[in-house]
Amino acid sequence: MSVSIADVAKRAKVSISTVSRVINRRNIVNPKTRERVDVAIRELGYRPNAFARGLMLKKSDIVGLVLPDLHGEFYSEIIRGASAQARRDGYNLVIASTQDGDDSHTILHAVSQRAILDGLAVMVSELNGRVRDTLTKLRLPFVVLDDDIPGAPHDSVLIDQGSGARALVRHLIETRGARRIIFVGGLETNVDTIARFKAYREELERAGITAREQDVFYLDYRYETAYELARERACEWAGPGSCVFAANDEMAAGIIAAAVACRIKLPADLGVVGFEDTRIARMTSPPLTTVRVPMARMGEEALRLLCRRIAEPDSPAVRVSLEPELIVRDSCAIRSRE
Amino acid sequence: MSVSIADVAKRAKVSISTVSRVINRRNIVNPKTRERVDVAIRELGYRPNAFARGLMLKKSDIVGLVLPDLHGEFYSEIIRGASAQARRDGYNLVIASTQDGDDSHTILHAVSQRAILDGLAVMVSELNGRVRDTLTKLRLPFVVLDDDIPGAPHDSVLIDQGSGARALVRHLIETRGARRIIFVGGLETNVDTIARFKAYREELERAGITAREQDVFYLDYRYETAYELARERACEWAGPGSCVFAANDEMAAGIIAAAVACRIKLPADLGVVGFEDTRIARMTSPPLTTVRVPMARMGEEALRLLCRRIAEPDSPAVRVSLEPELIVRDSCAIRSRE
DNA sequence: TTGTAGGCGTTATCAC
DNA sequence: GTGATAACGCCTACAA
Repeated sequence: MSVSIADVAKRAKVSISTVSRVINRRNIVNPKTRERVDVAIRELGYRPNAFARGLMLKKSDIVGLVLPDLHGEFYSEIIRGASAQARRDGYNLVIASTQDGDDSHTILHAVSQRAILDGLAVMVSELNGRVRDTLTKLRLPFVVLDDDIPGAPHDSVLIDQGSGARALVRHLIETRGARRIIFVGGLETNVDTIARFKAYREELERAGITAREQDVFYLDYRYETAYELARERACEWAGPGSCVFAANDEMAAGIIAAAVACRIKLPADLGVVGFEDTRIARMTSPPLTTVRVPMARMGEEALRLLCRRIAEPDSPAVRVSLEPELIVRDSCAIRSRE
Repeated sequence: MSVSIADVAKRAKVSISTVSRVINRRNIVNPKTRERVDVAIRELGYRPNAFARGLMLKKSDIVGLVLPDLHGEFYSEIIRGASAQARRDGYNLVIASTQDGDDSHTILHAVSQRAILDGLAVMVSELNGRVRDTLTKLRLPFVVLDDDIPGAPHDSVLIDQGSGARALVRHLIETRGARRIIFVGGLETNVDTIARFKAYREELERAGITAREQDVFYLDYRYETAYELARERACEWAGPGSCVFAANDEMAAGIIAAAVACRIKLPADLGVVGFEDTRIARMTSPPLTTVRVPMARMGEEALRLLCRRIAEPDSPAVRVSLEPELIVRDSCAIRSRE
């Protein structure tokens, strides 16, 4: 039914091996016969069977990207970066994510059983020993995203959360002259929130500001909950030296909206900063000062690393750390008193 | 190096075919030998070679999803829906998108050459004859997203833009009592914009309202440009019977922000509605009345159709049309005068 | 119920 | 420069 290399060979009146040669190393075959073969290929609409090919070459040119979730701009951008880099390296990209309660193992198995992967880029919410175990058992080149295990024997790419958060808090204190900074994080167990909070606390100490416990809140990264919180507290927060450090842009947007609803003047009476620099950071009024997290870059670097490891399996493990960038807009303008 | 079926056979002291049987049709083999084989498989950590398997079965359990772009919530949600459904059907999902100037053909070829796909779900910006041509030449089961060609010989899933837009405009006119509706679209050539504009115009006529040419604008779906436009025009637009119909939420958000900046009272003096019901629709003040476009559903349905077609290649072509849903929030509240 | 043998479509290793 | 032929790892008649 499907046209095979033998059909081409017959039509071009050459042997199978010659056809194979013009496909893989066309320069070592006589131009005239090569031409004949090319014609035959075109006429028959021949396309090499990838299975047979893979069987010989032990290579599928497919790599996988496993994510803990597919909701929101964060993952979407990682996919975008990864997809672009995969294509540049000549690979196709399989996307998978844990969903509806199944855990990382399930998805790792599902993906690697069914698919024919040359490698795997993995980001999981909890990269515990067990996950890393199944990962190595797969005997597949792999790289880990956004999980910092110093000295780990595998490639990893991560974002220096601390550096970004520190720059942000320093900006608040030094440029804005903030003396009181309210921290609104995501879940208390979230790794990003933890990293950002740590930096927040350190910078506060460095500046000799005492961090008050009642100024720290843990929510869920969502606009609505942040809005509600701020609706209740904003009046108490407001003051010339006050700022809110929200652990992501969406919550920052909620806080801004609530503050406006409370007739608080932004940024004069309350500064607000976010984190991530997602699309909405440009859509708040005033536009949001935030930290740009290179999400697409992360996907890109992960794939670059992965493809390199596939090519050179024994090269030493690499750890790429991406620097976030402070983006100053208007939600936390210049210090209110000189 | 890698453990093959022969190794398992040797270890279990059975023939290769027996091992193959316990893998594929375990019930037809004696429980005792089956047990022996199972043990051997586990001890050796054997996993069938997917290439060899595919070579026989002519099946990879991988399907592809080709998108015109990977930016933004729209595509991200499609991927999410598609990914979930693929997994439910036992398939892995390869994602690819056109990028940096290359066209649909390039990506279609790249994907189908390298990968080993059982089928393809395709969404392209311009599904002209040429694309459909290469698509059929691939001799792959495929389904088309968001491109309405009545009577086309392939499966397709699309969103009934017109129905959503009509419901929205009718809401504006009947509930709000709008007498003047400003239309702010994306690019004039964009299919979605065209469909939404058509519905807009029809409903206006039906209500006996004359559509004024100077009330129709074509932008680019972005917040910033919509903001600028509204910054200039909002004062002129404002009025008790006035509404703005933005062709997506992001532009609607821009218009709201600009109107607020112009000290126009929303929704009293100007109603604003969007389209898509993305995340930002809940983040504007006031929250946006809009039309929910079932993006994830689209990805999901596309994959459902695709997998069905792979299973039954000769079933008649199906055309699934998804209904958007009017979401009433506050950006265009009840009619201002009774 | 189990084993033997042929074939799936390639690429690689030889000879010629 | 070209042509046989043996892998690659698996599935499936067919025979036992």
